[in-house]
Amino acid sequence: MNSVLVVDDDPHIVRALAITLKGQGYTVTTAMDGESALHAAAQRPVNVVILDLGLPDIDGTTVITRLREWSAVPILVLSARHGSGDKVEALDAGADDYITKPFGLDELLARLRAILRRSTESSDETTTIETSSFTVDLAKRQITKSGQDVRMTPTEWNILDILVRNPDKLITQQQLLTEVWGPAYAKEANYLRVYMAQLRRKLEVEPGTPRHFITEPGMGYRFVP
Amino acid sequence: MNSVLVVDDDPHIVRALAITLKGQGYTVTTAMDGESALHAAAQRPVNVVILDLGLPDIDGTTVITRLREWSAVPILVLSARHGSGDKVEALDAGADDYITKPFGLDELLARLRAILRRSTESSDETTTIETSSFTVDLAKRQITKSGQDVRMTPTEWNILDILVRNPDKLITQQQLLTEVWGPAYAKEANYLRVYMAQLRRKLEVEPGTPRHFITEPGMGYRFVP
DNA sequence: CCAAATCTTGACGCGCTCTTAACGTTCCCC
DNA sequence: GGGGAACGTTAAGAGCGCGTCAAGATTTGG
Repeated sequence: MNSVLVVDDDPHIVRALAITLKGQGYTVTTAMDGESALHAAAQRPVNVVILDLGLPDIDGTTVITRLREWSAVPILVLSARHGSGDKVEALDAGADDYITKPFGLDELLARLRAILRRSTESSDETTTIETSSFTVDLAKRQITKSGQDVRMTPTEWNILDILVRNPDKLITQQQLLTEVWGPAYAKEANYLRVYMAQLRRKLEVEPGTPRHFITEPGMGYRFVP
Repeated sequence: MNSVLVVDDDPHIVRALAITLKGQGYTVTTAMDGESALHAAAQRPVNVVILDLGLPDIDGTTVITRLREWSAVPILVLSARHGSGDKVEALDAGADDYITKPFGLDELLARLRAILRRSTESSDETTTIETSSFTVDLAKRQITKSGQDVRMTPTEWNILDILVRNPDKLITQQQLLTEVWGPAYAKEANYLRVYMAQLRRKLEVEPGTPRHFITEPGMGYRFVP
């Protein structure tokens, strides 16, 4: 199920979009201004953001820029302005598409499908990752270790999810912290140490000498199947 | 360098687009109808296709569908028709964006940049550098030497990163020092000597007579693959 | 409203990395 | 051939980052 964050200061538009999108099977969260939009995006990751440029608090382009500092989520911009300058500015700031009001709902939905199609095809569809000591089913959110199911807390799962989706790749501490706790926690490396210890205790055969969750001192962590 | 395939039956538009795109640094190939467009796309892979819907031989949506049977290349559609039905049809067939004529050139270029940004960030952009004795994977932050992984400290990695991203190019000591340690350390050439020795000990076959990390006396260092 | 689970926060010891200095070597210029 | 500058090498102390544990705060679930 795809999740959408709708950002607009006009309650009517928000409501209309939310109803339409839910009717299409999307999960919808909403925000009325830039600050709460950024907060919402950090709080719960979404598959796509629909963003109105004319927000009461922050300039729309600034919202895009600040979102792009830590997230690669696709952004579809709505705007009442037809000027090409605004379009260029928003697109170059990191937006993926731009529709001018008034727009047709069917066009919006089609562009949404186009964006989501591309963003989901690039992410791997392999849902199960196996190692010598445990198995992770990303779709079912299920972990098995020597026949036994292993329970994970939400935070534990978030970390595991990121690491396992990027096998052999070094994930920096900043990446993990911003993706799991939000950009404000980018320096709280303590949290990582605590939770990496938890993950190892639950998944590694020998938590003291980890074989799958490798620490790269000073840099971050790496998952090796 | 990014390559673009421009497909339109109007010679003026093709010519104008080709000139503009080449001016922006793109490599441009052109086609005047659907069949030759499909042929050209198969002949030489491109990074993005700009496709006019009103072609003389095949319907534009059909071109998209047939292209999508084997290629995931991003498609930007141009069309004179403003009807939302056409847009939905083209986007659902597999197009990534849709602009109606007449369009602003700066908007077209901005949308092109947006499409390319997304497509290049998902596909790994030649992130591996190979030499006769070791391999560096910049995305994974992984170094392999004769089958064995080589660990690097943060400082070591920073230096290696800069050198490897600029093959054959001379990097001055000041550049390295300011980028790794900060501008205040621009005169601490000692640090460089210590860390270059570390890099060579870890990566060179014969650290005494380096073949990849060359010292340019009085100037700086050079990485030669 | 209570209990359990989960998250946050702080403290401590250990190992590794960075820094720094001293010494040996090479190369170039006089 | 001699002197000096730049570079390479090595080693040791200081400091930081990591793993670990535990207790308080917060949220969740019944």
